[in-house]
Amino acid sequence: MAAARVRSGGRPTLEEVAARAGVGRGTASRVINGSPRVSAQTREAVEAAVAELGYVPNRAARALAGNRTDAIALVVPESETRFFAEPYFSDIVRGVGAALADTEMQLLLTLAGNDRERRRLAQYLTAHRVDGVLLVSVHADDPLPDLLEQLGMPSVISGRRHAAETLPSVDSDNFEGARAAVDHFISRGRRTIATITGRLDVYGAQRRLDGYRKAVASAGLDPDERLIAPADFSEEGGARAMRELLARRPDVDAVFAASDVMAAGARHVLRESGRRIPDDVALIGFDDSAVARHMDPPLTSVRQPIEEMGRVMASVLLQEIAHRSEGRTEERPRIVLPTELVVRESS
Amino acid sequence: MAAARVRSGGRPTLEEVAARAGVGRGTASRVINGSPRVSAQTREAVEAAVAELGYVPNRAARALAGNRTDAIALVVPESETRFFAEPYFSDIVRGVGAALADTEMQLLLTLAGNDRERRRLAQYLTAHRVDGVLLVSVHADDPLPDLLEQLGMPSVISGRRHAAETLPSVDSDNFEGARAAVDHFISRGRRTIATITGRLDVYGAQRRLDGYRKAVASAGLDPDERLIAPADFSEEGGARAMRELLARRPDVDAVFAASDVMAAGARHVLRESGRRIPDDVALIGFDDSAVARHMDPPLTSVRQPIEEMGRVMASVLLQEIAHRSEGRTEERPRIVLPTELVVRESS
DNA sequence: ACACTTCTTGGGAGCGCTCCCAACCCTACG
DNA sequence: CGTAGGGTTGGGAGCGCTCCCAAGAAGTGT
Repeated sequence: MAAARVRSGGRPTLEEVAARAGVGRGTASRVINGSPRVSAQTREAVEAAVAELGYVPNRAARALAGNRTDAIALVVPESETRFFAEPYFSDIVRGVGAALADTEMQLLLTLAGNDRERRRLAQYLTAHRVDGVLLVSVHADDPLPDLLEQLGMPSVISGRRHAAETLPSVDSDNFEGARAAVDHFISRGRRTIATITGRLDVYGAQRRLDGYRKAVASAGLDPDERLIAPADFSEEGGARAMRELLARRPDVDAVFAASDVMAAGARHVLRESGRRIPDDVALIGFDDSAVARHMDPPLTSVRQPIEEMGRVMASVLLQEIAHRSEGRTEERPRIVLPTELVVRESS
Repeated sequence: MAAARVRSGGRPTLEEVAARAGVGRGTASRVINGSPRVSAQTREAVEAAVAELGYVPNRAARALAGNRTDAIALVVPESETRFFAEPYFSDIVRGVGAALADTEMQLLLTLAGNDRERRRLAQYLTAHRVDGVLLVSVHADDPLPDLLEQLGMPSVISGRRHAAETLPSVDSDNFEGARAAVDHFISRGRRTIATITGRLDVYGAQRRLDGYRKAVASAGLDPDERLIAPADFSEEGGARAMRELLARRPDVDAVFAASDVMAAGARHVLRESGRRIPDDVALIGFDDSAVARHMDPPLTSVRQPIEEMGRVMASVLLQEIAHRSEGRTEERPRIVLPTELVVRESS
């Protein structure tokens, strides 16, 4: 074995596999890449040679000759700290990883929290070091998506930047999630239902508000604008919004917060004001994060299928890449995954 | 610009840069790789051409020609869940990232929690898809380190597998950390000092126990073996060990737990038994994790410089890789970073 | 002025693979 | 029996780069 290794000068090459199988290089390549234009007999011979030699294709050579990299990037415009802190990302990574598990595709995790990293990243992508890009947690004014589109780089975005998103996207059903939350309040007899919104320049936050409005209107409730308090997804913002709400409509009996973290802020203020949850005011959040489960009382929340979003994003991207190289184009799938209301004690 | 791009058929190549600068391909290559054997004048011309053309070297071609990949792997033998849950890993990643920041080196994060992933990983590494490997959180019986050594793959391990670690390693000073904890107890008048150990087949856990023993002996205290309770780094294990300790030596007045999580378990049991912390029993943990800061009372703990460990590991690995390709070898650095006692209310 | 160095430089060879064309085989059909 | 057409096959060309050798330029000592 050692001798053979020395003789062949290291790892076996395609050429060696071909020689061993008694075929030409081209044929061996065809077998390894699963081309159908090979006879069964030849295929077997090559496969045997591959097994005996323990052949593994040289990635660099493949990339160079085939003008691809077999790698995709998951671009996260956050610092390491946030990346590790938010369970959202770990779920996405898990989903993406699952979708890629039996693929040759390699996942590159690229965090770009500061400007320096973002510049490096842009260079990376323009240099075509990956075959495609998964974009998560994109801010509305991020130039990256447009850059990618311009470059013709296959990309998939989680969520959307706006209603007319041009990139293929995978989103959860924010509208229906919000509506379900409000309907749940209504079915339990709540009548003065307020909402605390996220930053409305984030499309998802807008949709949650739309869902709230729709549900309120459908139920024939009073669509009082004073029941809508804008915030910014932060705990402090949630608290502030809740205070406004209480000042404007002290008779509020239910609050739908567009994130669990904001719900936590709201809870704090409600407690301070002497109101009991859910007896006096019912509360629902969004995300179904760890925060929701550990809140006191446990928070009813709208769950997004984040891991599945990761899985779907990856498979959409793989398709995009395949289509692109086949010349096909212009499909731009937009996938919306269902959300689910997880009922706990707060409502 | 667009016309030029079309004419050159895509991204500029080295050849094009060379032509533009009026030099040969070899010379251009030398400039780009920072070889000193180039005249200042030529260097400038090439650098100008690079800037004008926006040249970025093709990684695949480099890898193929140079027989390297410019990538290293951080191998974590854990599932995504644990990887994201433990702040340890995020600190390591941050440190490694910092050390690699102004390098061309790319970091590949490879989680290998289950057997399937481990097999894929082994294949990956044998196929020389990376220039080097960083190993963290290695279990004592993991075959990977030996495999890597056999392959001659540059590697650095965090911690050690045993006293006679053969791989280059970066560890924190577990011995001194433990000793400092116990000395702190002693300086505050504690006399019946117990310890809850981690899994003793983990070298670091063994060293912490050694440090405890040494400190106890140096102080001339009674080295009662009943004051040593083995556990497994888990919260439940810490609780169990604490119960044993209390049963054997109800007069214990200080406990050094070899991890914060075990300290949390111990705290629980101490409370149940009606003992106050630190009044009746003082408590110290290890890791200085978030758990320590948020415990009630805040836990005194031995801090390991984890981010720095990551940084050092990366730079040691880069050196190993450089040495390897220069033919130099056999240095096997073993670096031990100092730990630090962070005193809070529990002691 | 001549023989040597030392410094620079150009470009051939080759890394391992995919793409693709031409050659080959066999079968089917007129 | 000749030929067209389909299925297979071999291997040349070339991807963009690094390595390295040989050759030219410039400088040194005698």
